[in-house]
Amino acid sequence: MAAASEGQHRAPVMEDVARVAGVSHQTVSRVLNHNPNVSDRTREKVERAIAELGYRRNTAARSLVTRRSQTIGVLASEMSEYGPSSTLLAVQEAAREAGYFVSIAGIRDVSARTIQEALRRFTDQSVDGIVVQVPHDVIFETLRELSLDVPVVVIGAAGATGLSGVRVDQESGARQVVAHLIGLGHRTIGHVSGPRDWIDAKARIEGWRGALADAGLSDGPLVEGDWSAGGGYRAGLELAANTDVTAVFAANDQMALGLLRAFAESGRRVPADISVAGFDDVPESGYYQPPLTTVRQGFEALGRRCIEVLLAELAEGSRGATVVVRPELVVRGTTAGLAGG
Amino acid sequence: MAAASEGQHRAPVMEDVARVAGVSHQTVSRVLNHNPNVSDRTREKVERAIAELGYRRNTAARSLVTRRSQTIGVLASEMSEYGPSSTLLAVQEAAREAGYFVSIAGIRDVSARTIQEALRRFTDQSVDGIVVQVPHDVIFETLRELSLDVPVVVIGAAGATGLSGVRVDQESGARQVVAHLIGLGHRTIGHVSGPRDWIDAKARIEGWRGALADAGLSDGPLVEGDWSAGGGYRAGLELAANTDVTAVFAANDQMALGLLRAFAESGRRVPADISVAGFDDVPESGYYQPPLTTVRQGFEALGRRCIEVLLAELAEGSRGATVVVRPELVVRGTTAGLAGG
DNA sequence: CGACAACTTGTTCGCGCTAACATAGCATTA
DNA sequence: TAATGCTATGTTAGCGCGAACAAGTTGTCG
Repeated sequence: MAAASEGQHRAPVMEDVARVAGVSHQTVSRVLNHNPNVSDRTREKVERAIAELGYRRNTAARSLVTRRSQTIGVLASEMSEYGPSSTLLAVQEAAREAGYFVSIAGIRDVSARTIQEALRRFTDQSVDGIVVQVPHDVIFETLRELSLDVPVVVIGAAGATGLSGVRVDQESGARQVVAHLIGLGHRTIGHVSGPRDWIDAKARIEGWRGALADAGLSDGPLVEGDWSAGGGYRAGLELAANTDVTAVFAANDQMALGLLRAFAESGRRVPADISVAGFDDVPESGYYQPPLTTVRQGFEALGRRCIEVLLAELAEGSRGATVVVRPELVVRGTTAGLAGG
Repeated sequence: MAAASEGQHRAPVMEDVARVAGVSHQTVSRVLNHNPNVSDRTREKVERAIAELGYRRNTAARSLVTRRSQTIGVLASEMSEYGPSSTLLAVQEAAREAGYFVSIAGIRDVSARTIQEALRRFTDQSVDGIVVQVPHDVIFETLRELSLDVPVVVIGAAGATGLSGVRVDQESGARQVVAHLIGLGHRTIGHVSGPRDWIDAKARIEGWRGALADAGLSDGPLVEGDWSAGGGYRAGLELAANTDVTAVFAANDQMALGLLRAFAESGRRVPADISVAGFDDVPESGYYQPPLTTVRQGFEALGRRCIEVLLAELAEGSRGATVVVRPELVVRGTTAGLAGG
């Protein structure tokens, strides 16, 4: 009854449980590990003793002997951005539900050195598996030359590393937006991309190009942004000067917000004069002025699938699985046919 | 040279290093633990052997005997919001720099049960210290009745728990905004608050009330929002109907965004007819239309101070420290004196 | 009834490391 | 010179657990 071990300072160990239950410590271990060869009577006695003492198994001792830490390492850059942090939330939650601890390493500047450092800490910690969410070019070779001896799942860079991965089909998302714009009658569709060393930035450029090519249209102007609203604003001022451009696809919502402001200041009405579309569907985008047409990525689904893949590798030793989540176009108020026809 | 242990499958252990260096494994341990009683010659030999074998100390064995895990547990709700995730980034970075692993538990729904579950996992993991970032009322009693036996630092709820804490002075931030609005000549200043069970929401309400009282003004209308742009929008429609209100302080930037849209739709010009201020200074807020006047919280500083406090407790056993970070008013385009005087 | 299998439980060992103690070597002092 | 202290190193034990093996118990079948 009540929390035992009140006065004493040593947490109960397996041997203490064994004594109370009148069995050997190994039997306690068997109960804890759900070994089938324990009689119901014994199991109950042990469980009662565990409850009575408030016993909790020592993780360090357990991992020393099993050589597994019940820990998954998560390496992330941009962990305070909306998309990545949403995915992280799901990853971490799914891992915890599966009984794993989650060790996190968020890196601010992405380089081979910082990535390696973080991964080495994970091996020091002898994590059972690793999730990598670093949507930069540099991740490819860095991971390839590292050859970790635990399962690794890469978010956002599936396939190319030879490792397992999950990703949102960015190109498909971009194609959907651009096709939508083309369907509205736009013929010169600009793009404000993310920095070229980002994997997602490149995929969205490809999608934009692909959709235009499919429709027999030539590329509109491409301005490289920096994912920020400020970058979008500057790109917008530049694009506003070019009156041929009647639609702009921004590679994320923040840049789209910047575009909206730039166009407002330049006297180009959205969507009457020019259409704008974003990417990500951040929660605020429905309240931009006008509400933003954008692409919803399944961040939540992505994170959960990521852990599913990792758990499968942990359990079965399967490797190289690739999961692709399809994003969804969300049409709101920033896209329309041209006012004057 | 190069990475040794190529063909063999067992990672080198201390004994292997000892053999190569021609010393006992204990001497290797002493070198690793910077014990001063090791001669320079021996130290060098050992370090060479460590480098040659690529030896890395086994964390599990180490924590089994030291009873410390070199791990800090971080419990967070809202880990995908801008502010909390920025703080988390800093917390995690500072902890890692201090040589700690960071175990994260992000909870989606905040309740005594989920908090306790997460904290129990931390004790299972025998973390050396805990950081709690759960800005809800429920955290107070939950922590009080739990009495963990490791240092705990609470973010955003300093003082009240008897535990150490760091926080941004929310009330001061709110007072600064409201004083700014009063200075511009506003006399009826409304507030769109966060949900009442959030600590920050209450503090900002207090600040708003306090600044009004100091100026001899009575409270303007108070509408409870939900932190979201949609909530701000709905509150804005309600407030727009009341033409006495010439300024509104929103408890965060997302709600301010919603206000902006609601006022635009209601034909109330910002800032000519009505001023709007937010709180947080999210990166996009400078590109809202108009750019948002808001309060910048030192999320980064907060996170780093949090770990400083925790490390101090770990080192010296000091307890109950409270650090308060002062926020800063950022005046942009949504606040002004009234057009008509 | 005896031999054998299947189930249940106990005993021993070692995972890799640090703490505590033991020991050897050397310098210092009365 | 012997006693004393200090430094550098080695030896041993044990942290708490699970794997491997040993042993006891029950049931089954010829």
